[in-house]
Amino acid sequence: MRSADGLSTRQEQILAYIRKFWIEKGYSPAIRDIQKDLHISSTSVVAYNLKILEQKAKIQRDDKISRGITLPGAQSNGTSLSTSLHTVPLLGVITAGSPLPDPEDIAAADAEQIEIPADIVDGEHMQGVYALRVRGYSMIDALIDDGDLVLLRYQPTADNGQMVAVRLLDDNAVTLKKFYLEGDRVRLQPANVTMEPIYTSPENLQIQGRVVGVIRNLG
Amino acid sequence: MRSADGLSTRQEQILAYIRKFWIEKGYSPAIRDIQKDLHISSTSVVAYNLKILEQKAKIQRDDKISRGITLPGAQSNGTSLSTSLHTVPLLGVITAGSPLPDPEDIAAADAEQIEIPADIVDGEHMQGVYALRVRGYSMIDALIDDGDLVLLRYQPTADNGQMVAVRLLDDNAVTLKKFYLEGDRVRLQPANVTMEPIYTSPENLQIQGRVVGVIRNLG
DNA sequence: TACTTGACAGTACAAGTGTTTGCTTGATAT
DNA sequence: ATATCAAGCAAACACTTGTACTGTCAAGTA
Repeated sequence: MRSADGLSTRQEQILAYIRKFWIEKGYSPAIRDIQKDLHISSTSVVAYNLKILEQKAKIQRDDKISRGITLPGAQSNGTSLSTSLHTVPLLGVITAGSPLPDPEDIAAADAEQIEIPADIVDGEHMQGVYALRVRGYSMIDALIDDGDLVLLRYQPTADNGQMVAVRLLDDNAVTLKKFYLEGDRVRLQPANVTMEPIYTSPENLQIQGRVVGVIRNLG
Repeated sequence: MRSADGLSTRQEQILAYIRKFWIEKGYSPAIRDIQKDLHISSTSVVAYNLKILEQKAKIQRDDKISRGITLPGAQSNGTSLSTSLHTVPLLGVITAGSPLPDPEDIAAADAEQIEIPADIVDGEHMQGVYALRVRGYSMIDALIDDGDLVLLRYQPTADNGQMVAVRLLDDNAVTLKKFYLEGDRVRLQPANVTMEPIYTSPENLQIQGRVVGVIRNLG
């Protein structure tokens, strides 16, 4: 069984797993992580398929480096004719509403590369830019609709009022909210007057990126 | 020496190094990476300071995991080739009162070309697609903000409720509105409760295209 | 049949990497 | 002076993890 990319089912699985793992944990899986969670009998099978994935430029690896798998991401397009085009990975779905304790959703979405206009993101800061598809209406007042594609850029901290994707460690859930540090707690504010904010401690959350763009298809 | 965060110079160095490493490589440094590059004599010193950094919530670590340091909210990146690309001309700004080039000028050489994600517009219907920069808040309730880029596909007619760019011949002005044919007159409805619709005759207006996408830069 | 080739299994090894233990040093307080 | 503690040092230790090697097996293919 081969996909459109010429990847075997197993390779697709591995690729999806790496992306999922990466979003959940913040670092890449080891070969044995892949092996165990995908119930593959041998590390060599994983290594074998990783090699193929690397040849097909689906992943990048640094030799001998533990957890050194990196996902293809932002890079300016080499086409000279086009002034500027960037590709970023579409890493999954983010619930804008109540955080869904269901990271499976992230893996479920077919990870793919999408292209974005150059002017939506400063070309010098393409590092760590990725996309998520929004589900829910909690950011409706921020003009982000259900089904919109949000572009995020990795950012270790957030300033008050910034719209960020945050992972709540307690719930192991990712959600899209506006960030406000209030004393020793954090308020995660939906942009929807009918919804209540979430309060949590700074230690309980991991900022996964800040929204730098929105793309909507009304086709 | 202590910084405002109560971190020692060495801790600041380590933190900066981790961030830099992460941006450059896409994964976190090992303790020995930090040790060598910062010329620290022992891994235990690094471990000691990492422990403090973790206590102060500057970093997060997963026990026993190689390169398992995460900054609050880490995402990776990499590189890949892009496959498809669509370019559309950015024909100008759409605001009440400003003229807009005819759609025939879409291929005009002097128009600024922008590139759009392949998935925002069906590739088979790229003909006659162009972009306009929105000025003003008349479509705010349709989640289109001032400064957004709207993608339009040329079409000479419209169905009720579609969002279109129309030229009012009387005023020689182009505006972005929702289209409703009501008997023998046309209602052009802004998506903003504070604004009144425009009524005009079908003869007085020329439909310039229909909105098929929205792109917003929040960078 | 005999020879390839892709895909996978099992195992072992070596390198990568986090952790621990014991030992200084210097500053500060008792 | 004596105790205490933060900070650093050095080496060893043990776990983690990438890689290599040897086989198996089914599906082509000359």
